[in-house]
Amino acid sequence: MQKSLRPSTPNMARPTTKDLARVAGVSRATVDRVLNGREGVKSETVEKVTAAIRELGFVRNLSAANLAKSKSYRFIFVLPRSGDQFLDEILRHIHEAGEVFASDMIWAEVQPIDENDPHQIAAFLATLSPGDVDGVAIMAPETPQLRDAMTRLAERGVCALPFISNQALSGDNLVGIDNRAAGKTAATLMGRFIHAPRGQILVIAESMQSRDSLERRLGFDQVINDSFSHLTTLPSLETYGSADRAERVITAATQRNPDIVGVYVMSSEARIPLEVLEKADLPQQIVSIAHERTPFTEAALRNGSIDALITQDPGHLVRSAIRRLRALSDNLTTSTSQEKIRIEVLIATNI
Amino acid sequence: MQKSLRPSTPNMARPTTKDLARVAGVSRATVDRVLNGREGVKSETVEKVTAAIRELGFVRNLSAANLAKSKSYRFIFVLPRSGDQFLDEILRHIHEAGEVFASDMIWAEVQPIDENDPHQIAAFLATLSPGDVDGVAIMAPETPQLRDAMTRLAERGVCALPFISNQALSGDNLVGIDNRAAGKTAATLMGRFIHAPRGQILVIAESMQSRDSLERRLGFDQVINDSFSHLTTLPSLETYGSADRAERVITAATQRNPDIVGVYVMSSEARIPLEVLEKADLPQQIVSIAHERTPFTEAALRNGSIDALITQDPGHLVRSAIRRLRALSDNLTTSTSQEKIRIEVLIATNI
DNA sequence: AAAATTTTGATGCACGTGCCTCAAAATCGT
DNA sequence: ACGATTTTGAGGCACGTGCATCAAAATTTT
Repeated sequence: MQKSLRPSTPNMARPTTKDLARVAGVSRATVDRVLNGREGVKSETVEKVTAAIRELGFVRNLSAANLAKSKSYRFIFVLPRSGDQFLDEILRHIHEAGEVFASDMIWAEVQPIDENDPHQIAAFLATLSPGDVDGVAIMAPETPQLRDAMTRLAERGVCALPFISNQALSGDNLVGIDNRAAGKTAATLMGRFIHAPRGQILVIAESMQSRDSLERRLGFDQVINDSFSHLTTLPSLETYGSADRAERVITAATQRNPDIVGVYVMSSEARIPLEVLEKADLPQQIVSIAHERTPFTEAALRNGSIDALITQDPGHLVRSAIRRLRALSDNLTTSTSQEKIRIEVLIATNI
Repeated sequence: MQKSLRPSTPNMARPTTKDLARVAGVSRATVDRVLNGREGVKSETVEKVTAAIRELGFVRNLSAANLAKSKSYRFIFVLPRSGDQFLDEILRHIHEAGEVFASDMIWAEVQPIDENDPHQIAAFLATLSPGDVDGVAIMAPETPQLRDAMTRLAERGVCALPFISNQALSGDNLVGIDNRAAGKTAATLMGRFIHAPRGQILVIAESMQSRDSLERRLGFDQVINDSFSHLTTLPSLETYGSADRAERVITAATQRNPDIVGVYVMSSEARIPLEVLEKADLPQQIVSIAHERTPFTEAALRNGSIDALITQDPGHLVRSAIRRLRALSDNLTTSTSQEKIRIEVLIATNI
């Protein structure tokens, strides 16, 4: 096996297009035509050049290329306005990442949108052209309009990347986690953490209209039913982001079901339901699992009112999206499988 | 709060050193002297230039700078020879990452060493000079010799980065996880997964001489003692990488202790101990937790013979180390807190 | 064979920065 | 006021690639 990843001779300088031209026996102009896929080159000649590329192990110097094109990357994160704590973290990391990536000529900015207005999103995407923007990371529910708009964007040469949420795993291009697997993970921990011989599990979501919640619920139920049949899952309670409604539905549910042994909060904003549950005096040894790391959930994990968190790291998400967009921009197909976002399990000891 | 991370005017080109010179009212030569910290510039003038930098929000174009210097990064991973599956994964990812980073003028190579010979390591490090190498990621036990060698490397201008293993978290520069926290996490899962009213936990390591194992054991015991006092931990069994010895000590331990309800395999090579345990007919509902994701542990997780894995992602480790080395090389202090390696918890549903 | 067309070569500028040289200007010490 | 020294300016080449132009050569069509 090859240990070294540089040219075999230690101090051999990296081959340039000039070397390519020499070895292939053509001019630098022709090398340029081949490298950048321009028309009007005999297939024979193309073959000579590609052979030289292989022979020398030529890799285009991206810095020089970008400099020559005075190319800079401009990426837009299209995010929902609604400012929950998880989104705040995402925003913060976009800001921070921006500073780091600036010296690589990468600009990242944020476009807030109303995630429930597909037309508005589509309209915004329609305004983008390759001149302005090199790539877009979109966090919004998958709708036909959005899918169309993204396809047309791609046709116009602007990369579009599903980001975090609510998108089918189209072409495994998504930067985010598999929510079904996340739900399964939550269920496995729930099942194994609960020592009671039987009982019920409360499931709370912001809204079951979101694909995230649906998939998490699906995975959660599957594992509970298959592997922990002594437990039953209650119907999802929806808070719609309202503290009042949350209080109403949750207290109603807790009174209706005296045997609750676990709580699973699926929405990324766990504060409201957990504060309500705090007030309702449930048995102490109830197991509760929530999603996403926010100042609130982190504190809750530390003080023991949450037993586990299923999370995705906001910083990784942001940086990964930016790198992916850059790779897409450069047509680097290599790094497809790279940078997979992991479903993280946080407990009090590894926060 | 600032949403946009590019200059306020949309299509404003990025300021160059020429712009700096104009705004500061000095020549480009002087700007160059300031930017690169050369001698012989009046402090007054320096102030004028830095003011202009702030005013324009100037960020040095790294691509252009590297091109001008025809700088390429050469990084060396100093790794133990002993080829367990985890190390194989690391090697594979170094290889893969190499291809991706090549277009950024980054070369990564591997130097195998005998991890138990501090003099050999120190001797190797002493041969490196800034001309040859820009940075080294070192996976080896922390010894006075090694620490000295690393300090001297840094003095000569070669960045040195503790990698994964066996190093105190010096200046939080380590690329790797906090092994104490990893042990705590294992213990928490172990404690909560075990439903038996009491019992003993088998702890297996390759060698307790390694700092990794010591720290994991420390964290593990702490949590078991503090939070799960109905469980007791047995003394660490050491396999020294030998299947024979593993079989001997493990069977002896299982016969001596009939109440084993859990197994914690601390070493990164879990295959040998787990195969031995497979043969010993222990009660089926025993909970077993191991470290690191390898083809073997992954399969074991899937078929249920392992209940949880505490891991660190090899790909992230490698890429993170490379990026850190690059940042160190460029004196980018910004990204210090970035790229923290997470303690991952893998169960059958989120592999 | 001549004309039309395709394919290739030669050459040069540009990108933004690092680094060099040499002279000009400013400042200092006496 | 003089020379010595420090500080600054002006200018140019280099890095590797993209892109453009125009002419030369090779190939095809008529």
